[in-house]
Amino acid sequence: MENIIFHVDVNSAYLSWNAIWDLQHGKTLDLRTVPSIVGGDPESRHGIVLAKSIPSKKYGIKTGETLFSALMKCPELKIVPPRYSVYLKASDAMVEILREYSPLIERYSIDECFMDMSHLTRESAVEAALSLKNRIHEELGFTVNVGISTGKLLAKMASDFRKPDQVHTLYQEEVPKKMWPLPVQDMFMVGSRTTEKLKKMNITTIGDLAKADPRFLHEKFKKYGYMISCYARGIDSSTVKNEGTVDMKGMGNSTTLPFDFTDRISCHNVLLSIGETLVPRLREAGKLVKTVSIHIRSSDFTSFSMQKTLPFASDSTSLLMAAACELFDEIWNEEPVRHLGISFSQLKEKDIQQLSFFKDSRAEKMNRMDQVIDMVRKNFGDDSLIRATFINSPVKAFSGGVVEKDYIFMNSHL
DNA sequence: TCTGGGGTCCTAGGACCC
DNA sequence: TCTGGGGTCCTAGGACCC
Repeated sequence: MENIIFHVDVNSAYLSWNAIWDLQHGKTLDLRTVPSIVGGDPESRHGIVLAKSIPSKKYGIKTGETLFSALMKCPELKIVPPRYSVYLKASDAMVEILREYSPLIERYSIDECFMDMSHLTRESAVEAALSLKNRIHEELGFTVNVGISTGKLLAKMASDFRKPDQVHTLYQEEVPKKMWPLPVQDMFMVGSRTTEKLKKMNITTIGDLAKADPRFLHEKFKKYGYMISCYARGIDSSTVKNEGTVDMKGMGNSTTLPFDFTDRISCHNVLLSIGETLVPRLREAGKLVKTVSIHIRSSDFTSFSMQKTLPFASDSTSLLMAAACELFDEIWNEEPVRHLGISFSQLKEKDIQQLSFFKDSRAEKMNRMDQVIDMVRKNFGDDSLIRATFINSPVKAFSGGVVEKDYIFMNSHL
């Protein structure tokens, strides 16, 4: 029996979810029917297009471009801010429906899932896909594309065909006809850099890539070259991984500053504010960190990073933030700073830590303090307890991560 | 291309060990 | 002081994804 895999992809996810939320809260305009985008706040230099409606595609608006540029293309463009907590709820509601069709579901991102549907035949698979697509539309109000194949890669490529609200198949024997004529940049894992390099080798379609000598591609792109060669021929052996079986390799937060910072202390404060959202996330996940790294982007857009491996794994806010600030002092070249980030890697499980760590009474006290702070903030809100350094400071006490508190009210079925 | 934020994996070079 | 090879870990940067 062959495997049957679905890839479910929400059409213009952020935009559709914003549109539904608006409709449920008394607005009469459906954002999906007009040129509209979900975008950041240009005032704080977060102004790029995160998602676009189908009508806005006609103006050539692309995800990732600046709001300024998008407005040049379409002056009447409607711009709405992201509502991350709404997206999380919408995503959960969709997965609940998907679970009625299969116990084996992999959430690939907030708006994409793989489903193992191997209990079905090819014919009944299409029926099931139509059924779940229509149920999501009727019960939740947004549309999805469903891609069907015998593996994840081809299912994902299939869901990317004509949109919205479609079911497509892409079985191995359909690859030459349905996938090979597409431009090579439509291939999963072929981004802009690789597209440019491939163009110089006269490879412009996925078919060209499939027909190129895998040894040649390996020579040029190493392991990655061999991988995209396989992908172009429809070869991929990955399996659907159930939730909870994938462990987190690292976590990080970063933020673009509202203006370029030129002094050390303000940068340290930004790092602290990032830590105030990042380290509690780490503790929530029950992990300890071995390696701390920081990332700096200068006003001229060049970036630097530096990492350091601690002598022991930790989840203490003050200890990890001290490490981040030290790294900053070591790497910063006095250039104006546009963007700052911290990330943690080499995560360890908390329950297998060295018990001797707690024999250090200072460490134990700091650990207890972190726990109390987490608890107070959880019960009384993040702003109930902030670092003294942020009082009367232009730097926000918390940076990065998903800001949920503005959107705690969600009624109806989403 | 005046370009957000959260992730993953790969590579190449160096340190250090046997 | 120079010469090897293999293994592991660390580090900085770069590619890709959503």
